[in-house]
Amino acid sequence: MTEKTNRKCQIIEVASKLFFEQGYHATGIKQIIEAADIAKGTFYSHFKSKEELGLEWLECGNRKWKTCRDSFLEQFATPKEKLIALFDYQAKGAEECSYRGCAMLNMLAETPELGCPMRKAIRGYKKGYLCFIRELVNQHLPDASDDDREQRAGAIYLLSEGATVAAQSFCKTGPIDIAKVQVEKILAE
Amino acid sequence: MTEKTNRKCQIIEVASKLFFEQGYHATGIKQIIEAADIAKGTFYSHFKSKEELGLEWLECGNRKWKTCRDSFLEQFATPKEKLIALFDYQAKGAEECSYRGCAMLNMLAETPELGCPMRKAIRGYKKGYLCFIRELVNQHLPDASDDDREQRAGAIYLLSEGATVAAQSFCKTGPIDIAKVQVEKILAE
Amino acid sequence: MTEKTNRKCQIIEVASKLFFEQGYHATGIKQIIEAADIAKGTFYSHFKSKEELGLEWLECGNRKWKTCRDSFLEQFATPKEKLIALFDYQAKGAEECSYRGCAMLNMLAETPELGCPMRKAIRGYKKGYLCFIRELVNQHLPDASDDDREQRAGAIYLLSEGATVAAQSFCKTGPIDIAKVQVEKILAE
Amino acid sequence: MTEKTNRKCQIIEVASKLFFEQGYHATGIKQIIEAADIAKGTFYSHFKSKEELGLEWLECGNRKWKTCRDSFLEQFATPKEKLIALFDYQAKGAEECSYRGCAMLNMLAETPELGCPMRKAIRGYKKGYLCFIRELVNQHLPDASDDDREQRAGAIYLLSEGATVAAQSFCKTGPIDIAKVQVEKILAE
DNA sequence: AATGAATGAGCCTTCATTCAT
DNA sequence: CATGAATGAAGGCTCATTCAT
Repeated sequence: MTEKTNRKCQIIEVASKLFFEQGYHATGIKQIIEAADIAKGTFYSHFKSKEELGLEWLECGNRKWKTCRDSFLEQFATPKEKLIALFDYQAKGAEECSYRGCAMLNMLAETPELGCPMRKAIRGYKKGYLCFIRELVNQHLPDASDDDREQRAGAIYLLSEGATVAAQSFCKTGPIDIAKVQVEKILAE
Repeated sequence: MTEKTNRKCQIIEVASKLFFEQGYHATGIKQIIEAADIAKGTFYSHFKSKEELGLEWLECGNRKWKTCRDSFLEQFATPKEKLIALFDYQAKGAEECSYRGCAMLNMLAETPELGCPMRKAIRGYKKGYLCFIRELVNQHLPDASDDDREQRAGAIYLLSEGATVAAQSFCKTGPIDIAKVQVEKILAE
Repeated sequence: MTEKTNRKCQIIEVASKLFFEQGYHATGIKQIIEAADIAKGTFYSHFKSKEELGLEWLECGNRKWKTCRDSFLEQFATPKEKLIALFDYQAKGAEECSYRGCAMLNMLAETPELGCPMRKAIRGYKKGYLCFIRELVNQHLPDASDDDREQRAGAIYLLSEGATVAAQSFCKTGPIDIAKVQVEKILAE
Repeated sequence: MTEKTNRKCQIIEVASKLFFEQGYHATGIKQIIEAADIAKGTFYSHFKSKEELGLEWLECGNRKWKTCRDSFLEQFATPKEKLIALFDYQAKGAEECSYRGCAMLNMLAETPELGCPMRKAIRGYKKGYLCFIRELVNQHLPDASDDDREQRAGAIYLLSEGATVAAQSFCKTGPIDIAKVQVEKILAE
């Protein structure tokens, strides 16, 4: 929380907004520094390159998203309720960001090189999300077989991802409602 | 089928490969005309702009994808079998394109403006895909209620989209297998 | 001599002046295009990169220099006279260019990477100059041993190069006069 | 010999290596301070500007070069032997620095402005080198005429400079051997 | 002394598009 | 229809230097 950290965070915040709203490639350094009201050299004293900023954006965004999500889910008591409420949280987010989708999936689309740092990072974050769902499923069905739980967790994860991009495609939360209903079925069986 | 059409198609074909492999923004007109071995002016006599080429790419790509898909599904007799085989087809495609995902979802990520032609087009193609699934579900469950069928079709659609982006995220077909198993359950109930 | 050639040549001419007067690194593309009164894109439609222009500059400069030199030496009858007059030509050039030295040696100083295209090119041009001197020496002393002729040609070449950089160092033609006198001795023996 | 002096010398040493290896313009302040492991401000508390560092580099380099040279020549008894051995010293240096040439001549190439401090300094150092040669020639030929001695000294100086840039051009010591042989002739007559 | 964040002009290069031929 | 030269704004990034701490 030193001053240096603050300035860097401010740049990340400004860039996050622009990257998310316009896309990574479509957002230029010039636009970022103008929005952050700093000089070009200042930017490059904080970040080695645009890619580094991109990576920090994703990491920072993931951290914040998890914090908000967990905070939202605190009001729900059981794992089952939490898993279902996850889709309410998703619907809320989709609306709030004008159906811009998921920052990571969007970045994935702009990043074709298979082994690059960006894709590695995204894979890590997505794996983390899957684990989060798996853990809740495990808590909800402690006596089910591993395979069964893995299948259910995977399906819920896929419904969540599918709902994200479908909401983005159609600019409405309808798909997320469908996903929520399906998740209720998956957890009821 | 005139010469003009052939030439235009050739450009679209070349551009399709590049757009899909590298992304829309990351692919320049220069690269396209060099790969197609034509002059700049020739390109602009066939396409008003890069965006127009992008739109034709999506349309052409969607048409081809549907043709291939339907051809692949012909070998399966029942709607249920077709719906399940759809995920085998998806897995094959994911591997073949090195997990580059869906051209339309990728384009969506690069296209933030809500009402632009690109997004309208993508919405149309995605709606078409959902309809295709809905129709098969209707055939499979002619006696189910509208709501029930709509829910099942929607869930299958979401699993398909989710499997696409998950396979892209993790560079493996595992998520598609999960989706396939889940679809079998949805159609068995 | 098409229009295209003319335009490219014009750029090379403008750049030659600037590169020679200011140095290669110290001359920016912006300055070149402003002096040539063309747009940036135009420049890059003629040259792949600044380095390519640099290479063409050296090649073009070498060609022109040889032409002028040979034209100047035509008035002299014997190989010996030509070799001596070479230093008058050099003195004239040194004065005319305000003792800026040799474009190639200057470029060499700005190009440390041993195997790069620039150094290869420069080595070729310098080898050509040495050969030119050697041939005249051979004509002058047809009966001398190979070793002897090689030594004399080499020494004359070194005196020429030394005179160039010394004139550049001291901003006067004195060193070239010294070299000329020494060459006369070398050829008289 | 205070701490300050040491720190300054350390910067000069680090910069010397980089300037010589990469060229003056091609070496940035950032690279120098990183290699010297100091802060930007520290650099500018020791040097008014990059140019000042450049000037100190040349001066320091000249001083060191003379010391090494004189130390090397101590083992030789007569002025004639010293003058000839000078070219062995030169060959050794050319090899050791990967044929990067003479720091001063390289700097000259990057410094077109005729009256600037850098050129004045270089002129001084080169004049010093010529004087050093002249003195040895005078000792070797105390009875020759002034003109004769001046011509011989000048020729040896030119052969030395020519050998330097030729070795740099061709990345071999051959030219220095040629120069040495020629110097032997000049001193034998 | 020493620090390193900040500056903003400048670097080389690519962009999508136009238009005279 | 086809050509490819021309445009100039924008791309990501580095430069030498200053200055408050």
